Amino acid sequence: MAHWLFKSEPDVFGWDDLVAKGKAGEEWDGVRNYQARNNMRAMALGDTGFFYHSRSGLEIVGIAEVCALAHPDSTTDDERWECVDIRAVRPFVQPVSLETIKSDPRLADMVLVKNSRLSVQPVTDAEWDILCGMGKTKP
DNA sequence: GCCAACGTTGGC
DNA sequence: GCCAACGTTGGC
Repeated sequence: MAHWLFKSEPDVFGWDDLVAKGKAGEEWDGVRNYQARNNMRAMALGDTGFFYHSRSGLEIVGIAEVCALAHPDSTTDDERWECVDIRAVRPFVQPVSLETIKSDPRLADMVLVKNSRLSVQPVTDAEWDILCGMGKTKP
């Protein structure tokens, strides 16, 4: 299973909103970036990803999982854009801030650090394990 | 709220 | 196919 990271502004759609959606999850629509779309196309059912609060918060707050494969984005007629559905799995006991991530040399190559503008990004197995440890949450 | 960094668009 | 102009994102 591959690992990912989903970014969202908590003022628009935060972790609590995803939790409120329950098992059905939420269509991760509105992505209008090819790299992010390609990442979603590559996702498998059951793949897990961190849920990160951008703009305000700036921390990983929980783990989500892919519950629907890439399909046309219902918010547009433009057939270029696709998205997956994700649902909340469990929160981080201890949220991990961007500051903490940046200060750890083992995480220096994370896309989050290198390309802060990509909203859906891959996470390596090593990064996944380190961050789950920091979050005091099982992978 | 500002602005740097990045991605996209469109004229040439 | 280059690149200037523009729009958006997200850290600060």
